[in-house]
Amino acid sequence: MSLPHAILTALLEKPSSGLELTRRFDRSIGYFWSATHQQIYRELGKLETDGLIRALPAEQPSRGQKKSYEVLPAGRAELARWTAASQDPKPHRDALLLRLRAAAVVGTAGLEADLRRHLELHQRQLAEYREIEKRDFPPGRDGTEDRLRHLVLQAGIDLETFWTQWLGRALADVAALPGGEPTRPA
Amino acid sequence: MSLPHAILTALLEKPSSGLELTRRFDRSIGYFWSATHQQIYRELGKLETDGLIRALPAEQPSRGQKKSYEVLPAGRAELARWTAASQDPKPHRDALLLRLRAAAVVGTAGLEADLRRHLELHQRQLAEYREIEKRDFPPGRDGTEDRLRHLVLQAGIDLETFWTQWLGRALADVAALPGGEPTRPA
DNA sequence: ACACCTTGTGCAACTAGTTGCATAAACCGT
DNA sequence: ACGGTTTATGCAACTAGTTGCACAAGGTGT
Repeated sequence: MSLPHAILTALLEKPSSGLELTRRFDRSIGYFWSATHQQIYRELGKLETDGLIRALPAEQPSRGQKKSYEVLPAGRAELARWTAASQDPKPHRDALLLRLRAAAVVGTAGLEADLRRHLELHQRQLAEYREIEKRDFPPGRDGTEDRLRHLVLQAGIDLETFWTQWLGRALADVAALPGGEPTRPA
Repeated sequence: MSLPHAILTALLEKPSSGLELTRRFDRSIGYFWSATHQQIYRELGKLETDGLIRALPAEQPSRGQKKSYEVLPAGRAELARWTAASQDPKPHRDALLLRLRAAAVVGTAGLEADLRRHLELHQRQLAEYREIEKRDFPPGRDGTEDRLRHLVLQAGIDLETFWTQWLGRALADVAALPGGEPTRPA
């Protein structure tokens, strides 16, 4: 139940239309809580009927027109409640680690190329995060909002750093293995 | 679509009943692909009708009786195919990072305790991984199966190490902040 | 003026995962 | 022999997320 709260956060940062939200999810919030535009529109509808947000008055609220939303006091209260509430971490699921474990029984054939591809993806993501850091968090400023947001970005940077290092190691190991044959043939 | 493959991997490592699988998911595969017993039973049924696994013959296949499964050649082939196939990484979702970002707009009140709790959880998990490493991967042996499985465990260790460090830093930062008040009051 | 592309909003159907409960046998104390 | 706990299997309903498509308005080229 976090998507509504992701949207509330984004809207508090800046009132937006569905499409603007979608764009912002793609390059910011979506890094740790992704959502498609369909999800976002659906959720905006729910949040509006629940009285947590409202559409900003627009001239022609017809189809094909931008419709911006802002957070109402009830929405802010709900977000504060949710932020403070204790929550258990959800179990992670990582298909790549699973595949490596599978490869231990059925062989590593064909795996290497995809490991390399993942390595590149993570390298690219890491570079992007570093760009954002340089742009949005120059050495000087450290307001309390900035400090928290920087902390979040730092998590992203550290995670991508981990992945690139781990994938590098995994690739070296896989390359050093006998080959694609199962280690325990049927 | 990874649960069936997680199960196939587990069954190839060792044929098991539904409950045994559930237990093994809880302390091994589940670290990176968790599943409840309901999911597992449902999936075992599907895999059986699809001809990828079969129930090992048992005396009394009635309710309340253990029913073990083993992987058929078709199942092994499917797992090998899946392992080798290129897959895009699924977007992660991390509620804790989202909450931190929310806290930047609605304040950090109440957050600290839960950060501390998460830190402890990750420390405990890290300790458990280190135990497993000591037990299952002593310095000597390094068969190719072992090497791959060790790599997976290493990812777990490194990830938990990251989280404990990051949470430590986050706690320090949050504690140093003015208080629980919103940084940008309504 | 018409065809085409982009922007913006949205519904419907599907898939994967979660939660809550039901059932039955076996084992265990009294 | 009875009642409670553990082991073992499973169904049904729900929630969250994904995929595929539809539709309208506005701009752009011809």
